[in-house]
Amino acid sequence: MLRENTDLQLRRALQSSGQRFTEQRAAVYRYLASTDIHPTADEVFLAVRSDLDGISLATVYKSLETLVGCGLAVKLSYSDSSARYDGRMDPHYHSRCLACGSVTDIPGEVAGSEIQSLSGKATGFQVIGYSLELTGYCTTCVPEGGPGPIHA
Amino acid sequence: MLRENTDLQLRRALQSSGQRFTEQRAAVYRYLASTDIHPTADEVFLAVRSDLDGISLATVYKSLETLVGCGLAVKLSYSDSSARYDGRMDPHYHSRCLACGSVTDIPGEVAGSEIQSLSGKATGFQVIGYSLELTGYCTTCVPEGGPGPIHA
DNA sequence: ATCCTTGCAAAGCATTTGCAGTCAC
DNA sequence: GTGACTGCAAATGCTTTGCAAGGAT
Repeated sequence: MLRENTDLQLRRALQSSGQRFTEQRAAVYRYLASTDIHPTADEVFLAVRSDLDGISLATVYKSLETLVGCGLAVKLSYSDSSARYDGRMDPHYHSRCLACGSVTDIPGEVAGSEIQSLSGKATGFQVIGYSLELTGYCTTCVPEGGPGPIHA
Repeated sequence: MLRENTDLQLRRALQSSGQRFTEQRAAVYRYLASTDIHPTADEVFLAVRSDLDGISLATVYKSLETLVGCGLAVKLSYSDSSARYDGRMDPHYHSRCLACGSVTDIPGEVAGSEIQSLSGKATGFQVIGYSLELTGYCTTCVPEGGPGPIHA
């Protein structure tokens, strides 16, 4: 996406929630919208520092949280290590490598009927959204001599 | 499940991975297998302390990690706060409340065809498992005057 | 001019680790 | 008896926060 477009999109999202457009937030969002590596806060910090060399890690954290609050990004949390952020808002799922922890996109949507059927069983629960994720081994981590040990 | 059964199950699982059966691990597993509140490590610690008043939080963490390693428990991680543990190994999904953070079980399984279709799109990725979770508001947290703000 | 945002450093919190004593095997 | 496990306390690492200076509206 063109830089002007992401900036405009950000400006609108911030305005509608009464927040201000800043270079720091723009740089963070620009990077997040341009990559599909689902970076950690620290990775965003390192990447963004080449544009804005004065930016601090704390500001990156704050900016990421702002983006999540605006609906421009999604925060992904896993057992191991730190949170990852996803700035791609088109419908897709994730596959996560159990060996290296990398997260990869899978385009597509699960049939709504599945979700509805599940929602029906969640008595009294007001469903807002759902998430689906595959776990396994990515192309570079897949064990050579066949599948490794399978943990349920 | 009867206490003798959970203990035996734990003993076998530990033995087959070359680890020892201890009162601490037994108490943690007994509690985890008996509840469906998906407790945090701290909640497990508080609950188990009534049986074994000398147990330390560090030991609870170590025991939980051991159980996960044996396949007797699953660790659930979310953006907010601390990890939760699930000791129920029958097929089910989770619904998580965006307001209070509680995690509730939903029995059932998603049609395998859905997962297979998704797996097919994850080129080169070796799928081991998957997880599906609903997010929304639980019965006690559901907003009075209709749905609250929906965040994608 | 107002008050939101930044950057810095310090604090916070969940989780992990080193180590000596203890216990399961 | 041996090696694994516990409990304690300190350490680690990610994330958040308080505050004064700076910047967007």
